[in-house]
Amino acid sequence: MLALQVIRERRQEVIDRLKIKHVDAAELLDQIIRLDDLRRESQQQADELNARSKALAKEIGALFQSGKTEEASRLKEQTGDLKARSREAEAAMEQARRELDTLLVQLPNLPHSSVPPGTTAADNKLVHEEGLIPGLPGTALPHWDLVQRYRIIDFALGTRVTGAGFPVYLGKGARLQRALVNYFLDQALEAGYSEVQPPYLVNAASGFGTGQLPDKDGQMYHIPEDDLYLIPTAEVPVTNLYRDVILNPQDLPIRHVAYSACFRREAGSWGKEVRGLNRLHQFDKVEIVQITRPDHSYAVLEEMREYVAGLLRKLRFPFRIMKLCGADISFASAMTYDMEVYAAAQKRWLEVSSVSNFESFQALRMKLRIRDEAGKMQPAHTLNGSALALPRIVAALLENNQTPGGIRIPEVLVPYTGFDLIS
RNA sequence: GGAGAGAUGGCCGAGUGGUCGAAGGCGCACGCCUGGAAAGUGUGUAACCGCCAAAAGUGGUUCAUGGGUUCGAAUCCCAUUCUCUCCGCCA
Repeated sequence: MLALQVIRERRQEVIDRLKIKHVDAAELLDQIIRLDDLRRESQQQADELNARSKALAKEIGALFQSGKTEEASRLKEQTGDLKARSREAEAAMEQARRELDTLLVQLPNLPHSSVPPGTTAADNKLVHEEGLIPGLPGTALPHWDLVQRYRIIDFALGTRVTGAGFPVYLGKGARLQRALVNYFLDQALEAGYSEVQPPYLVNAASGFGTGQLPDKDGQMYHIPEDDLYLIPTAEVPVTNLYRDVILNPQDLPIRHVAYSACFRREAGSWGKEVRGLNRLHQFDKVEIVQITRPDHSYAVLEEMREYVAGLLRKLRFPFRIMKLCGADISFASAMTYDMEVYAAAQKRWLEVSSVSNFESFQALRMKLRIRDEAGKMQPAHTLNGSALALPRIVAALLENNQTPGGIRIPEVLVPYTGFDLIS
């Protein structure tokens, strides 16, 4: 959510910045400002009427207590009209506020001034690339064939039990999952993140706080009976740990890491590019979340990006970092880096992490504030990143490390898997 | 799932119709005291929304949430949510 003050005082700048995200906000902003004017006007009326009612009630009370009942009764007659008018003003104020809120939450976050313009993902800017792309023989197999050959992941079984997009991990495939999760958690712990195990179902207020609701509700699984949502990422429950919280400067930065299963409906995004592990309805992910002072968030974004790059380096992946352009950046984000690894058999770059700074966008939605040294309130900044999402890491790991004798496990993982070869 | 009790400020806790945004305590901040500290002592200590260029000031809202009764509600009534206790069920 954008601050009303920003909308009112820097209307043209907001319009210009949102154009980078291909959103024409001019009309919406005008409606918002008009509703805010209306809200203020109604509030002034209501405040004044309430002040009079309160004064009158006090007077009547005093009269009753001194026994002047008939005088009190006379004053009482005035209250009815006052009350009716105050109710009217309050109702008008409430309605304006509600309408204002529904419009406010439709506005995306402003992209950072360094976000490149662009119309498709092809306009994302390459900011870093490292590692050697392995040359595989012509007999190299994509991961969906490898997992069958070594019987480590079974998509058909998942289809029987649940449906498409819910694979079953078997034997060394299951152990590899567990090893990756533990490795990622341990790495984050070492880097100073504190571990959290969040709920996998969240209420609507949480979905709203991080920006999934109201507009992206079709992407989350919803349980109508209890009005709960399956989390699409641990970002949602972990960031919402701090909903309605006022932090002191010495609490910051807050750094959390959480493993969770993630659930995504992925409505309307199936095609041949999403075979095998490339896109799933349920997958595992380790997520890092930070809450910072506003003036630190971009330094922290770089730090998080470097942390994720370090993981990819240790796992010996060829990878690249893309700075997302206006067309590809998400609704809530001000700046996002995507981390992609090269899957040598598919000959494709696969996104395995997305690291974002939301600035105050989520904090304003969830009333996450900092009371600074001078006692002033300001919204915190929130950031998060995948560190890492498993399925595409597994896909690239299997493809890149295949040999005639089996799939070699990266050295750093061997203490976690307990084996160094899948054969 | 059944029965009962409860929800008050950062925390504990008083408050059953009026002058209560709320006693008292703890915590915290600042001052005094001290060589320094502790103890003692004094003062202060919520958020949100208006008005005002802003500060000061000032009006309003908020005692779980939403409604209701009343001139007036933390206090009475109803609904919802959550917590606790007992019973049932259960990994």
